[in-house]
Amino acid sequence: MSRPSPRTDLAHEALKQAILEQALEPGTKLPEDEIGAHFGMSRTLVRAVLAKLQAEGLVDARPKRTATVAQPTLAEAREVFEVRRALEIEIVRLVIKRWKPAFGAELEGMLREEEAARRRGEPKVAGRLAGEFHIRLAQLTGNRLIARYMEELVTRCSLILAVFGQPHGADAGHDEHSELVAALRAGDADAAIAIMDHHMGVVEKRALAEETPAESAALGDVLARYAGAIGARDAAVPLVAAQKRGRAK
Amino acid sequence: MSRPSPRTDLAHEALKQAILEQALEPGTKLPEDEIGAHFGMSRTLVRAVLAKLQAEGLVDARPKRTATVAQPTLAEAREVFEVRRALEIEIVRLVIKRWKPAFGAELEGMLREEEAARRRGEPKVAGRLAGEFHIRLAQLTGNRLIARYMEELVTRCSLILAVFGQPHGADAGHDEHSELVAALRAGDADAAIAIMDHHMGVVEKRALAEETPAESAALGDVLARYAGAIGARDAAVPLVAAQKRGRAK
DNA sequence: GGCTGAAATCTTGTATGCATGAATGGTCGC
DNA sequence: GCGACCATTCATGCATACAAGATTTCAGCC
Repeated sequence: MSRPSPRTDLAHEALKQAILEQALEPGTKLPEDEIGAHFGMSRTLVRAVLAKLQAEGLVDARPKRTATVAQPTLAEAREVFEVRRALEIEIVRLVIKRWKPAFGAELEGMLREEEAARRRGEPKVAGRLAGEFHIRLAQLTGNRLIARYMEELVTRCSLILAVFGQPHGADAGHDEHSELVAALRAGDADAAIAIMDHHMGVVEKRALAEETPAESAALGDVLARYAGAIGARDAAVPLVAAQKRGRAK
Repeated sequence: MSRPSPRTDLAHEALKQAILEQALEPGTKLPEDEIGAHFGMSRTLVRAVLAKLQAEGLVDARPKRTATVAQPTLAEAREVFEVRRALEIEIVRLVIKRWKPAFGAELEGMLREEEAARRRGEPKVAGRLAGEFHIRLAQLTGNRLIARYMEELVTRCSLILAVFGQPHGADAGHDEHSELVAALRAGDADAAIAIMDHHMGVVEKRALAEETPAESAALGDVLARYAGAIGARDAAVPLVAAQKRGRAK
């Protein structure tokens, strides 16, 4: 197939980041032509990229319809968390089983970075690093397949958090990461599993237990910001306007 | 994307079956042209099919190289089983949690079919049905994602069994399926988990604890069957000859 | 006789074109 | 003034063409 063509990978990463940071809102249309023009590649390659993103759950694509940024449903979100929790627990077991002291150092290094980003007031960066912590943990099992699955799950969770979660929801229970590493170091499987299980519960609750739907919140924001400037709206926020149309459909 | 074009799906299913039944040996080249000609479709669609098969782990594809039927390594095989075991156990938990009496009837129906096939002396069919039992079980969790993962895992296990396993390895521990359903019906999570865990151990052992590498066994078969007809070999078994070349690389 | 190297051949990587099916905007009727 | 219908526009499904990179073959040489 078309593994690591630089252009293709670039487009894939760019779209992924844009989706996760909600620079592209859920429901935004992703026409092949336009993307191709932007990245300087033909629709053939764009299609491959979109297919991959669809497989990762970041893009919704139905036949004969323009692909859109995925809008995870609450049900899907729960499913993702359910699988993730199970796999995370297994990962903890496996990492302890194959533990090496160097792991502890590396993980703690990651935690320090994350903490630094948080203190710097960059919650998005901190959230991304938190995700990478979990992915790295999965890689430490030495099981490539489980790592691949976890990568997909963490990515989807990020989108879910962005869609459903409260602002700064990614901060949830980041202390537990430290506790987890301590338990791993100590080789205390039961404790580590309990921490991970609880951690997943916290993250899921923050992600899904929302009172205000993200949608209406965003709408409210927009209206508040543009109230009184009705005439200028189209010019001021063309992207958002386009997105609303795409989403409504 | 290109979801359910009938031709595409047909080709995908056909290749999948051919690979799992080892009508196409691991290492066999899969040139886009040839496949396209066979199924009456262009390389564009073949590419999509091959990409999907690659994602499922049934096809190896490196850039600029002809795709081949996957040759799982022992290490990969272990990884697959490791993930599968963890997920299967979680599936048992979830199915019990969401149990409905109708589930029992359906699962027992599947077991009867499987048993019938076995008695009819069709181990391949029985093996396929055994796989479908596990997939169905995953679907009964109501979690689509976990079902998708399990589908991939069962498929890959089938290939692994075909490559590494002894003949009839798929028969392994099929009684345990009945015991499992009984435990599920009874709502006995601990028992069901224990049975599933043990079952996975049995299947894995049968699949991987092989004394004779499948490769040399196959070679032996061929030689035995064609001994003395050296000159005629290329004509008699062109496919196999081609495969050997492809595999050696 | 086996090995090195280059031509010939086979395949894939990618772009593009045409046909077909959706989405949109405008108009007509109520 | 509002809603349904139709033409236009747009975007995708798929095939094909061409360029570039592998692979194989064959010849010449050590």
